[in-house]
Amino acid sequence: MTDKAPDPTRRNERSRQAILAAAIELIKEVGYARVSVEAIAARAGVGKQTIYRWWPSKAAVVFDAFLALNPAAPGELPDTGDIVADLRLVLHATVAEFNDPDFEAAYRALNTDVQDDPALGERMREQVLRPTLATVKRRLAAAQEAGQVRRDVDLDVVVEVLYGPFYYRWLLRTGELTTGYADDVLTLFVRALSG
Amino acid sequence: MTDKAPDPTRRNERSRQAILAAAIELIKEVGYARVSVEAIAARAGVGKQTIYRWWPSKAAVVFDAFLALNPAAPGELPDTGDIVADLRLVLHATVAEFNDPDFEAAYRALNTDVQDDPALGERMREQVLRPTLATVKRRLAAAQEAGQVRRDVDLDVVVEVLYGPFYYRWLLRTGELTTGYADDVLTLFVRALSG
Amino acid sequence: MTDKAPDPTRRNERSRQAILAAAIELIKEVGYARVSVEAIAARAGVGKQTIYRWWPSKAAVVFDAFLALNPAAPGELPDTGDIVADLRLVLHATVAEFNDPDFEAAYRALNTDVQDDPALGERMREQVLRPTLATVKRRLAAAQEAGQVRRDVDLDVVVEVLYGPFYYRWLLRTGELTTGYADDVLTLFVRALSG
Amino acid sequence: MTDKAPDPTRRNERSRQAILAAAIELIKEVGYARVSVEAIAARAGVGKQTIYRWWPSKAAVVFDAFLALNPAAPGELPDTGDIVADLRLVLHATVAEFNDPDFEAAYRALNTDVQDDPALGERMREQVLRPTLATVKRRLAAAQEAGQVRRDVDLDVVVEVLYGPFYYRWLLRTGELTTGYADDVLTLFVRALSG
DNA sequence: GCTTAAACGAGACGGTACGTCCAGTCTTACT
DNA sequence: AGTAAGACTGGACGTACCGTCTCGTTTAAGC
Repeated sequence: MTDKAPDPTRRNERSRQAILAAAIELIKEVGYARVSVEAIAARAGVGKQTIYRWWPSKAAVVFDAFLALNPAAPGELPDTGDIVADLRLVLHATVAEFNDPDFEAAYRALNTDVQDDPALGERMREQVLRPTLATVKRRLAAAQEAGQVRRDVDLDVVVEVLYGPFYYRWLLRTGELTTGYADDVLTLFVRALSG
Repeated sequence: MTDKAPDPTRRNERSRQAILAAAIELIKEVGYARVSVEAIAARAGVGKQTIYRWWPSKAAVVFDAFLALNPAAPGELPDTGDIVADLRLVLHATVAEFNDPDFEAAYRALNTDVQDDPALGERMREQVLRPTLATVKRRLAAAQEAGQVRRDVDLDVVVEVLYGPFYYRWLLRTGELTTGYADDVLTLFVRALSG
Repeated sequence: MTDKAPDPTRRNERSRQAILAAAIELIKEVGYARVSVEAIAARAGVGKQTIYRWWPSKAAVVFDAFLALNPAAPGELPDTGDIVADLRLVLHATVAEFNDPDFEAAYRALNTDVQDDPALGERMREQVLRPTLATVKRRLAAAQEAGQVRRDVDLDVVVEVLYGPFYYRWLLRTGELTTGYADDVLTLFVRALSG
Repeated sequence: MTDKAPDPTRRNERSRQAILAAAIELIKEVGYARVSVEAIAARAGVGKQTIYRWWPSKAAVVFDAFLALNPAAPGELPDTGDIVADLRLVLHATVAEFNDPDFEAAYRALNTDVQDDPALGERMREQVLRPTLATVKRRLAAAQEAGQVRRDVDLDVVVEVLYGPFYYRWLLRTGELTTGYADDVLTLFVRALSG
């Protein structure tokens, strides 16, 4: 008694794109809480069943919509030899990303859903957070080798200490997420890791 | 055509308590996303209108339920003269709080709602985040006076840098929120502020 | 564990009327097969739940709509002493009724539903067919007493033999249901019962 | 722009049989109202398109399924010279037929559809009702010639008067369709036509 | 016997309606 | 006047089928 999974080779790519685009649009227009599967289907010109056939929930659609915006796996950070300059570069890029309307709409929605959907949370950590933090961690390890970063620190904690303030400000909206804020955080961060 | 505001002096305190308690219970039992106003009313033995009369939304009920669990405004941090020891005390208390099931249920629910309700977000920042961070900030200012903390830092950013990693780990569930984690974060934090 | 039956004293009579009227209208406009509960609710300006609260199915709504058109229980046939004249009167009335657009729409719908809903069939026989045939049967019994109708016949069969041809022609649409047809049937019928 | 009619010579007879058989089976199992084209296709091991290629609707499938059960056109009634005996024979055969589960399932379904499908109604009257009644009518005409049946009657009405009570009882389920009932009806019928 | 066009099984598609749940409002009877 | 109860309109849920539309894969006619 199998689960009657649909055949992915027969999937209509045009519909898939339309659904992901419609999801992002609607989140931006009316706010995630007021987006319904019905509205996404209508906007995408698609039957509801086509959504339910391929995604288990609205949250899963949003996750894929988010991934579609971030196609590039982060790969590797640049290594100019200057750890501060290199980190500043990523952080500024992160700030820009978080201020992009499409990214913001999708990622806020994702962060909401994650609160009530453990499976989605796991996917987000595996596919979004971990890869990003891992590249930063690798760059920091290289800096450690180069003697620019002290060795008595747990780099897993260190990367959370670096990104935590960004997510804090962005999720709790305690202020604007600016490059100035990034620089302030980075200054403190670097000092904590030096000598 | 007045707004027909209800008269708070005639409010039934027993009902109010039952509603807040029912809200917390249900969030713990079925998860916030599956809690309905109808279920809260039924569990509390209360008419739905009694909820809508006193709260504008389910989110507002949860906010009050959360406040009812945290009645004490934080007041002032102890000042033993040792800034590290004093901060360790608050952070350990914070960790304990975030691991309390009632607190956790209500606060996670609140953090979810905040994503789609700007007014609630403002209330949360004003009544929950700001008071807490303000006491830490005052203690840090005292430490600055005492020469234990460098003067070239923006204390508003500093407190976000301290709390950010906690919220990051708790909201994104990247790991357990332990006193060990608190100590690790604190060690880095203190070093960033020294000298 | 009771069935959570709604309280009929709190029922909104205006909604009930609107639903029954909308049902009849829609059947006439688009044909019974194309009438949906959703359309009835929309036409009546009513939530779907209000229909499902009070009726178990579309068929039950149609049954009530039909009853609302035929409020008068048939009571008693006239007895002028002339059984043929008296029967002609009822049959002509029946022909007129079956040719009334509202009656026809509702009664055809009812006769369709009855084919797949045994409970509804029972209600229809009890509340519609039986009362009508019973009055005719009583009039025939009186005629038997008066010696106008032979005694060696089963009057239950006799009334079916009288009405059968009408339903046959009407349900199977083998021809117009006219007073002429009624008179032809009656002539044969009377001869079968005489002497 | 031709109509792209399929080529009947290439039709798969095995599929056709499987579809008609599946239709009858499903009607018997779950009731006509709950039979879907999808279910027929699945049961018959056939693609949905194969049904839609050859039949315009579920009703048309059922009609063909019904015809497949009644392959023999009625031909001619026996003429033993005794009109009553000859009619009794046909009526008893009719009663037996209406009590056959396959026939009943298919014919009830057909009678339901006929209520909302004028074209199907026409086909049913032409191919089912008319041929049957025509043979009875011819036998009655012969009896008229032989002086066994009075001449001042419209034989078209007469045959409806004979069959009406059967359909009435069967469609409205006012009682069992038995040979006893047939005999009662026949007794009345014959008397109406004599002398 | 090989080619090729059709019918075929399978099933995804855009839709409509189902019957249920809940939101937020309104009404009634009780305290 | 506030309350418990619960009916109301409305809208979204997730499911079942509709009838249409591809997809390969038989299969049978005509070369």
